[in-house]
Amino acid sequence: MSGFRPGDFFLADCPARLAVELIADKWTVVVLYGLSKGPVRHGELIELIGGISRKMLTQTLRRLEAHGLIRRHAYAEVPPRVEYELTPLGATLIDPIHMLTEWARANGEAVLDALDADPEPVAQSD
Amino acid sequence: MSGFRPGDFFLADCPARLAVELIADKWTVVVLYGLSKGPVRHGELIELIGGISRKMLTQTLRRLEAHGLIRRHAYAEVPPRVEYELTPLGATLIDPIHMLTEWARANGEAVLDALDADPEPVAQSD
DNA sequence: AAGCTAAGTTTCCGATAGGAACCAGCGGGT
DNA sequence: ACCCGCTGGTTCCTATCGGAAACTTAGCTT
Repeated sequence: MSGFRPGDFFLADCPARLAVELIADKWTVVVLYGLSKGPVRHGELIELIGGISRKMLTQTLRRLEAHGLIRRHAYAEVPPRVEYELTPLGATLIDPIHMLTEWARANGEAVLDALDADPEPVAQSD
Repeated sequence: MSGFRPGDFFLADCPARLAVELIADKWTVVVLYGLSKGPVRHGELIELIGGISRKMLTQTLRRLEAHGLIRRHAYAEVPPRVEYELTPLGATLIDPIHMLTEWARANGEAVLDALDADPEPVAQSD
C-alpha cells in the first residue's frame, strides 16, 4: 500500500487505537495536565482549566478513573472535598503530553498563520 | 493553587490549548499517522485506517490542510486521483504522535485491565 | 449505451457534547 | 427556626457530531 504492512500497529484494529481514542477528546489531555503536579480538587480544576463545565469535568474524571489513570479521594467533610490525583499509570502519560505541549508551544503560531493564510470557508473558528 | 501559577502555559487561554484542541479529535492523529510514511491516496487511507467514513476523512483532511499540516495533490485524471502528504510543519507532529503510540503499546493493556476491573456503569465501550 | 471507477458531496438520522440550571447535605449567621 | 451558601454532582435540553448510503462527474471498457 504505501509503506504500511497489515501487521502495523496503530491503524485499524489495535490496542494503540483504543488508547489514542481514549485521550483524543477535548478535555482529557488538559485534565491530565492539570493533575500533573499533584492532587487537585474538583473546583480547583474548574478555574485552573478555564472553560470546562462541571459536567464535562466530572465526566472526564470518571472516565479517567475507570481507565485507571487517576484516583478519586472523597473526604467526608462539609462542605465536600474531593481530590483527584494521577495513578502511577496515569503519570506515565505525562511525558507524551509534555511532548505535545512542547510541539504546540513551538508550532502553534505557524498553525494559526496557515489558518488565516487560507481563508477558505471551513466554517470553524478553532 | 496547586503547583501552577497564572503564567503556566497550556491551561486556560494559551496557544498550546488551541493546538491540542486541533489534534484532539477522533481521527486527526490517526490520519496524520497514516500519512507519516509518504503520500497516500484518499481511498488508501480509507482502508488503511479502517472504520473512518469518507465524509469524516475528507473533513479531517480539509481541516489539516487548512491548518497547514498536510498538502493536497489532485491529478486531473479520470477516475480522479488525489494524494495527500505531510507538509514540513505536519511532519514535526510525527514525533509526538510516535510517543503516544509507544505509550499506547506499552500501557494499552493496563488500561484495558483497569477498565474491566471496574465494571462501573460508565456506559461506554471505547 | 450501460456500467465501472475514485473522490467528494449531500441527505437523513441517531448518538454525543456541553451549557444552564437544579439538587443534596450541613454549618453558620440572624 | 430559617435561610444562605459552599461544593461536588446530576438533570434537562438543544446544537453539533458523525456514520450509512445515495448521488455526482467524466472518461474508459465491454
